[in-house]
Amino acid sequence: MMGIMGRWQGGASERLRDAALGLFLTQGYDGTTVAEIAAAAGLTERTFFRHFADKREVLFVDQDEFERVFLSALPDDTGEPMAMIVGVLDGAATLFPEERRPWSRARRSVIAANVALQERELLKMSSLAVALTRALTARGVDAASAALAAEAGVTVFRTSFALWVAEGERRTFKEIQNAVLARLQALLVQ
Amino acid sequence: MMGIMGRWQGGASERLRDAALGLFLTQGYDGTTVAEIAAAAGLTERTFFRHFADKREVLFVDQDEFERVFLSALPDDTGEPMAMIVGVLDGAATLFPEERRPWSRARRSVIAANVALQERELLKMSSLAVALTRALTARGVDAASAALAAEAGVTVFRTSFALWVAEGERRTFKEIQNAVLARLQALLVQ
DNA sequence: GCAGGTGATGTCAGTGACTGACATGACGCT
DNA sequence: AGCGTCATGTCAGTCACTGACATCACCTGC
Repeated sequence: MMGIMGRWQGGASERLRDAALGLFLTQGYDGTTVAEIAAAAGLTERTFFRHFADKREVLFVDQDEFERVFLSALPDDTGEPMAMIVGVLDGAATLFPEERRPWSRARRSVIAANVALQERELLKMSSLAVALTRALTARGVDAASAALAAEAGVTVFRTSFALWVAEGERRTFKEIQNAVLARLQALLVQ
Repeated sequence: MMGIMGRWQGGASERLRDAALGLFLTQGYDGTTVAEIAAAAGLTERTFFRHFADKREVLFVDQDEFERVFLSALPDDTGEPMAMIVGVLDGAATLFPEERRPWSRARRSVIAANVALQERELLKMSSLAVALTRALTARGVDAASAALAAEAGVTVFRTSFALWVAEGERRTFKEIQNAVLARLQALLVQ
């Protein structure tokens, strides 16, 4: 078999990720030590840190996947910056089907309860904006417009996501995102 | 004398803040321990943590002051959300006179060299957006519009600040900010 | 002045995140 | 069977951060 697996069972990263989320949900983030997570996954603390740069990162591995999908949704043809961002947002909407909503809500509850985790989430959003900015400038958009368009796009995405995971919300991610974008445009025109 | 002073010399917070910035500039953030900072200020590590919640916070005490000024610049009369945000931005511009630019650049260089510090800066910006959102909703703006207007305002501010501290930049903060706001509006209208 | 209160600081012991160095054991290849 | 590779285990160490308690300057009431 492939050498990517763990010493005995394989899938060490996934086991650590699942164990961490479970413990965070029951004991809270601060009430859980890395040693506990590792033990729950049948591994040692040192191995945890070989898979994740730090304790927080175990909740954000998917986020890096998002960034790739976001960028791949960026159309190759150069057009108006904001039109390209809208294309990216449409692509991003496919990342959040209805089935994912419960899991996103659980994750959200853990992050909402801890400032350090919110900090990390902001960093991921920021790095997404930076990547988008780079991609836009690579397509000929001037630096200032690229940065603003990227920031606006991330703002729309983040706001939409917050609404999507809110209790009682029933609209699809795409519907929410379209409404949020329209509202932002209306606000700025006035 | 007032009991706010340190055991012997007084001004413990300021001494710690200055010692920290100096050491960070010469040795880098990671290369400086809290014990070193405290010793340079003639204090102990424990006292450092009585003045600052954590090592990073020593670079962000002013940021909390910003938040107060931002909010105080918010006009009392209710109007269009974005018009109120523009009022806040005009008030914020007074916080960055020309004399402050060199100091801001030094600080910026420390933060730019360390991801953990960028994370904290993002958190401060986010908490500013949250505070603005609350202030807008308290003035009758609906939640979604308030959040978007606040986010847009913070984006304009942050982008403007980045340009203002860039090497070679000569325009005033206010000039830059007006240009950035106009460009964001133009981008979204298209 | 003198005793007591207050607030900032010092001291000390401890926890937990994170790291470097080295050992070990499973697996694939030859 | 022998060998190299790679994930993991082990161990020692640093450093951020915290709780508990002692100390010392200063202020207040008497």
